[in-house]
Amino acid sequence: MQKNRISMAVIRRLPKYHRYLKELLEKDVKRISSKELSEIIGFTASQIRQDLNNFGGFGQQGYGYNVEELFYEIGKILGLNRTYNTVIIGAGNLGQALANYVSFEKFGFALKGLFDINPKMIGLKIRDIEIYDMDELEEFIIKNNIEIAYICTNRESAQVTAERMMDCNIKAIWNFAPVDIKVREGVVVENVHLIENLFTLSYFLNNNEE
Amino acid sequence: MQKNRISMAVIRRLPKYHRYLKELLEKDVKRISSKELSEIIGFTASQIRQDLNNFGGFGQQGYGYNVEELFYEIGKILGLNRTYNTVIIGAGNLGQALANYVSFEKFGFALKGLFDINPKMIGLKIRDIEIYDMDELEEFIIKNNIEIAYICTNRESAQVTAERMMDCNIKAIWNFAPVDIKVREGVVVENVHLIENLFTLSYFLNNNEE
DNA sequence: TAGATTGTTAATCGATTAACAATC
DNA sequence: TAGATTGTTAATCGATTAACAATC
Repeated sequence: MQKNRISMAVIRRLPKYHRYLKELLEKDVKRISSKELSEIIGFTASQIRQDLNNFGGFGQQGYGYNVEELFYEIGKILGLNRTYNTVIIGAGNLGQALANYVSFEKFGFALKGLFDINPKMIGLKIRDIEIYDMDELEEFIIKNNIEIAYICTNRESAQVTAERMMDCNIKAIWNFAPVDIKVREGVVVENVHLIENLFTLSYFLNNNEE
Repeated sequence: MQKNRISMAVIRRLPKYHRYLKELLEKDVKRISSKELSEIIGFTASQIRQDLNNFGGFGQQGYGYNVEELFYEIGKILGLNRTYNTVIIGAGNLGQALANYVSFEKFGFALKGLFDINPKMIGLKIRDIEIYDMDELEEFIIKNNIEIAYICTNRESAQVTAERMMDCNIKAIWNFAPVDIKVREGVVVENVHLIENLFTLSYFLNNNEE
């Protein structure tokens, strides 16, 4: 699909382009130059042009970029032109919070079920989405064609649950447990460690010499 | 305090060292070489030694690093040797989830209050911590010596709330609203955009060649 | 056409890795 | 002492920035 291998740094900037372009679109901005975009997004104009040209020439000399087209193209690169079936493992506070994130749904990530081991939670619903017993996990994943799982369990259960889901050919794991999930070839993972962010903030709070 | 300027890349790896060292400590491991640590953490031994030497020579030739000492030193660098008073703005799903993260408390981030505009929520408590009216924000921050605020509002309210708190000399903002908060000189910010993570995951789910 | 701005190559900068002398 | 492993310098690699010809 794309020429060479795109660097991680570029990929991680794409969602930010996507978000800012969406805002521009909402403000009815029709076109934008790399220089203008640079001023609102905070990357250099040169970097913006380099980033975009990894995926093709979306701009036009003398004109700039069409906001709507660029927004659409970046969405497509990110895989937002289709839908994904997802589940949440662990219906505690964080699991429930994620289940209520309607913006995930809007972008095509359709939550099909939550899973928990706590008998008191099983059968309850969040936004019409049921909480199931962990015993039903494998069957549910296969039956509902689940591609992505958000892991919101404790540290101990995270890897074993991931293994169970990989046995059912889950394709992606979004992990919030405080451990780095190891995945098999062909499976992708994003480990989100909120506390690492908080610690970084704490570092800069204490080392804020300019 | 430290010699030169430490790069962002190094700072962002520190919390990961901290986490893995804590695990080693719990397993009663007394010492570790950069090579051994490399194998469990996934950075090169060379990088580990380079990273650590930004802050001082914590190791010993022929021996390696003392796990307990290194854990303590990295904690100190991250500012975990003292406590911080914090508040949460927005007591919705995410705000409540963060309020229930006991691990933040354990590392010294003491939640003093939540704030919301919804009259139905005001006065309620989460883990003994009260939800206050946004009208009381300024007074509370000053009176309780709040240094860090977690912003869990919607996109529209995030920046204005940040301004109000910066007027009260808040020092750090941990923002979860889908916008990049702009801060004044002397104030630090971490913008956490969960959806950017999900989009990155989606990208790799679709571009997982080889 | 003239002006603007891209796409792309080249230059620079910074971060990672390799190598090895110092030393426990 | 001999072996192991750090701290640190030098080499390499990769990412960002600058420059400019191409072209709308």
